[in-house]
Amino acid sequence: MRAVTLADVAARAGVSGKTVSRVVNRDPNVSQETRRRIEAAIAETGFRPNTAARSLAAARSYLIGTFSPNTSSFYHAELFRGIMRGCRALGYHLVVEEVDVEGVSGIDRYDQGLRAMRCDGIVLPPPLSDDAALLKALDSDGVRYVRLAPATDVARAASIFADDAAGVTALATHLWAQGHRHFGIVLGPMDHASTPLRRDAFIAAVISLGGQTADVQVVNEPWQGSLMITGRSAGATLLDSPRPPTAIFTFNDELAVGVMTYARELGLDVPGDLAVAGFDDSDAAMFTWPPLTTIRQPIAVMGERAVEVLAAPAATSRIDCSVELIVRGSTQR
Amino acid sequence: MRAVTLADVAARAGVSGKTVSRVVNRDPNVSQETRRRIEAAIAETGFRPNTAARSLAAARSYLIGTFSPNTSSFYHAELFRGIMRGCRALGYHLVVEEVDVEGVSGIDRYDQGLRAMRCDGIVLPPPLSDDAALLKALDSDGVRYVRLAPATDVARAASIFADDAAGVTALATHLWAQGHRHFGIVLGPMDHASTPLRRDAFIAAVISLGGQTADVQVVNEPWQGSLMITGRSAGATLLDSPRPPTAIFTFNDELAVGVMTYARELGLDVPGDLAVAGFDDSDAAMFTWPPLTTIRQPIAVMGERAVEVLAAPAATSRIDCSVELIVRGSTQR
DNA sequence: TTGAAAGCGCTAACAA
DNA sequence: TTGTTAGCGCTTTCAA
Repeated sequence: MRAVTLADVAARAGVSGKTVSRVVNRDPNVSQETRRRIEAAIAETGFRPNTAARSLAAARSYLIGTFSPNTSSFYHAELFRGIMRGCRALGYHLVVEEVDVEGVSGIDRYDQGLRAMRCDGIVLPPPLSDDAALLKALDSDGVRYVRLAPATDVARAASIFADDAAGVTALATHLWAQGHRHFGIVLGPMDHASTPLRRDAFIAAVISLGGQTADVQVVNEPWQGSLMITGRSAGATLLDSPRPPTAIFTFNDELAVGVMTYARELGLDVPGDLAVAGFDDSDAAMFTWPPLTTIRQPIAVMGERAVEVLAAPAATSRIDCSVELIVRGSTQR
Repeated sequence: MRAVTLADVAARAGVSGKTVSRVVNRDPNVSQETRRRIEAAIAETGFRPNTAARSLAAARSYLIGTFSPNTSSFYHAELFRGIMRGCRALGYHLVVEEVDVEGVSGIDRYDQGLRAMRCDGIVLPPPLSDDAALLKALDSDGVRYVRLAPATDVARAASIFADDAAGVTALATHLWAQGHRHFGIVLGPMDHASTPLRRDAFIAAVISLGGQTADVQVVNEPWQGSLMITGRSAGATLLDSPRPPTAIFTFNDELAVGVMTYARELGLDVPGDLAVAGFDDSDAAMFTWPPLTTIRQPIAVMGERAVEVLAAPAATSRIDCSVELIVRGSTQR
């Protein structure tokens, strides 16, 4: 059986194809009566517009593209959910391309994958939001894109930020109030803009509280295959050092879980001997023991906003979202 | 600047458009020399075939569709990765639609979302692989699909299975050998085919080892918002019961993490007082304390196979994958 | 408010 | 091995 086309509907409703097209595309210039007849014909025939034909004629794909890392992370999963919601709300479909976390090949994956789909917009999660080669390719293709938490050349295109510094400052203040004077920081990927940003905000806060740069030990642990494993290894680096910190702040919750695992292996009591805090408020944070102090950012909402920015005809340049310190047992003694 | 079209390439290479099309589509019936000239012209012009035009003319979308649950789960995340890999390897692009775990609305989301994209194939993860309304819609649209771990009407279309029963039997045997005689099972979603399958396999194994049905307490905990929270609650149901089990087997690792959390709250020693085992071998399994005994299934590989099945011209009816029992500290005393 | 005509850029089917 | 001719099903543009 042949698929129902727009022409079939037109014939049935006794109007031109163009008028049917107007109804389908919500063009206001159609009379009540005509619209009613056409809608009836659409319902009776079960007509579904052919997306490929629409794309070809209108030169738009109705597609939003994004990249997904090849490794589990609450942040990316949650962001992805927000993007899906945004697409659904705005009538787009979402195409995804996998990228490797190490040796990220954003540009290759775009070139050989997403590019062919001619997406109407692309959402760039970190660290891809700072991938110069990729940005250049997108610009040269004239593709619209939104960047999440970029660090470089921030005015280049629309971006979405969380106020990391505010959250980190609140955390440092809380830890200081708990009596901690010697801190450890477990960094995230260095190509992720939030990594130096959170580090610097933490150190600045410690200094403004009366401490010194030397009171903060920073660890940049190489990737070990999973966030928790990497975190465990970073915990070892800090806790086996000559002068171990009494409070450790990690780039995300998964790393914190790893740190807590190592602390347990050493027989340390959290929070008695060691305070641990993460970032993101993933559901894992509620299931460490004790529950993890963390900084919550509205990740899914940021994903939705990203799609809204792409859908909006006028270019929005920058959206800022606020974060919140969630204090739990892992830092409260 | 106008985009480069196939006709431009044809003009430049001094051949017909159809011949360029042949080169692009890897048709073998093109002479070495002609192919070389055309490839050169493609490279020089930077020609990119227009996917919408190809789709329209060839009546295929080059798209694989799938559904993603609105909740974190290692299984789904890993499966998704496998599907992405499969798509990339076979020249497809992946379109995703979000579905709610509770009040699953697979058919609505298909009808209002994916359907319009006319995917060349659809991968149905559980529990959607048993969604009768969705299957019917797909059949009536004539869309090819693969089902993962379906339970009902298994011969209806291509399916991919893991040998759950073998893994569960190995686990029951291991627990029995450790001296356990009284077991708890935390079920997964009841619309997920593997749920009754694993339960029944476990009970059958216990009976064949010399136990009885009454030795296995089964808990079907309602969804509490996250797998770990649900698991904690299920753990409470089992461990606060009049005759608590000494070994608990959960539908997946996240639920096991929840059970272990509750056991810790009770002051129980794992594995001394209580053995806990999960399913999937997620990376969380390595980061519970003690590390979690679990059953590994090749999830990502199953996702890749799913795409291969869709891409294959001849219909494959059934693929079986084997599972493996991974014994760790949570069940070894 | 509605319609007619001309493509959008590619591929299928056929012919040479 | 290569070329020609029709479309694929929709939207755009322009006219009525």
